[in-house]
Amino acid sequence: MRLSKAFQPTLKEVPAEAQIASHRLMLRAGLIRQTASGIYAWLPAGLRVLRRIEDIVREEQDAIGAQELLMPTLQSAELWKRSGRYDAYGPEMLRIQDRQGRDLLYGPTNEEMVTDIFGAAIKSYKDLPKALYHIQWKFRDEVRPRFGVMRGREFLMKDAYSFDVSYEDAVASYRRMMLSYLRIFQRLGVRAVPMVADTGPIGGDLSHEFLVLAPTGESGVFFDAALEEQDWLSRPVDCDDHASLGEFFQTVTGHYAATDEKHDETAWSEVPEARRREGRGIEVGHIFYFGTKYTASMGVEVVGPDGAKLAPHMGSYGVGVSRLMGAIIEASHDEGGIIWPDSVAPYRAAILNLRPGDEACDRLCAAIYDREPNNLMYDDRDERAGVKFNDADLMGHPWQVVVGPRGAKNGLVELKRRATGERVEVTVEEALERIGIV
RNA sequence: CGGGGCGUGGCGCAGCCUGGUAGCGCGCUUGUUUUGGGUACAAGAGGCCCCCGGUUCGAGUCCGGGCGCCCCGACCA
Repeated sequence: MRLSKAFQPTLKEVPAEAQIASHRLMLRAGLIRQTASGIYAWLPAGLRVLRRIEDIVREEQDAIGAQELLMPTLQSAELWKRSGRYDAYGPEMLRIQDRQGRDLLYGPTNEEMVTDIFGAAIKSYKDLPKALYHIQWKFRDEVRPRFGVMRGREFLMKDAYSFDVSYEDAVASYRRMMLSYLRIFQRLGVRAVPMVADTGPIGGDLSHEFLVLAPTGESGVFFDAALEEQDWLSRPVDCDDHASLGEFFQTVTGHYAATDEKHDETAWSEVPEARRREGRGIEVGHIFYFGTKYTASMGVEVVGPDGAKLAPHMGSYGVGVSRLMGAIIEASHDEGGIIWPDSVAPYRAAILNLRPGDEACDRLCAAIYDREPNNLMYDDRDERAGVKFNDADLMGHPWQVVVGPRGAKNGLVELKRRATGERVEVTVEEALERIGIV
């Protein structure tokens, strides 16, 4: 993309309404604009990041056998009356009526709908297990939206639902999902630590929330350093083998981790002092096992091996996709702006032409840009060098290729790594190679 | 939902107390200048001062009502 043609409105001054770094930077870098309290429009660069996060989530969900579908944002109230949640959900649910006076709601989550869809199609234990997920906009009429996309009223969530014949199988599904989540967050370039969470009225001990470590997090967190040292991407786990999943689960739950709400001083004191980590975290994922709560209440059954009907055991698993963008920025920025991890950056690199019109500069820039125009942001604007440096830092491209007349006449460009500030003078070919364009 | 605050060119703000021609910085346009970290000068464009009503000769300013937004707390991907 040529910046001179892009819709990338950056702000020099800090918008008054934004309090935390990620919100300020998302507005300043031209990723989002607010349209109403807690509701945001995603501008082109912001949308690109959203898509990249989604892609990683998809790959990792598909990898454990979950299948993507897409359920609507509007749901019939009838569905929720069947589970009993229509009355229970409260004022956070946005309720509307259509022209016939039928009650509808703008979905805050999809347990009822997915259970209904599942139940209408699956009738035998032989078809289990199944895991379905979708990435869809959710609406919750929050009492107090704040911090930009971190607590919006409309937000993008990946929600998955698992169906199993037995408790044991459901536990295996839960563990697969936990592994998938740990891999997702690691690939997104953030440290997310799983912590035991309240299961609410459902009971049981199978609920974990995943918190990204960031100083502006809403919850205090305490955990064993062993949890952030794990490399989940290289850890071999056989997702079809209950024993392998159990072993994996043991390494997660065998280490202390809790939010301030669940913090236990006694257990904490048993963690070796050198491994104790305290900080703040942003909740970006939450997984639950809740048994037959919805299948039973909604009358969804399959025929078991003995011919008797049984209600499948379910779990639900959420990732806050739009919130993650805020969380990633909270965890990765500096005075100058955003520092995108390579995996989610809207563009792989920015090319800064310090002297558009200079033959050598234009030629070298084109030599790079033409290789992958869709994934590079070419700053060809007629602006001062300082403006381009500042905007590139603000937008957080992982690499900056600085092309100025000084080096260009010798065929050299300057490659800057945003995260470290490290700069090296290299040839075009070398720059391409380092950026990862072959 | 309780408490606090704000609404004035695109953005950040002053003006309101004490009513009398709507201002500043940034941004934008044109020209000159500068050319490796938000250059400088000049000339311009751009405003139902959130909305409705009231008081007044006269309201951005005072009064009443509404709407919107932000912050702090109790709740949540």
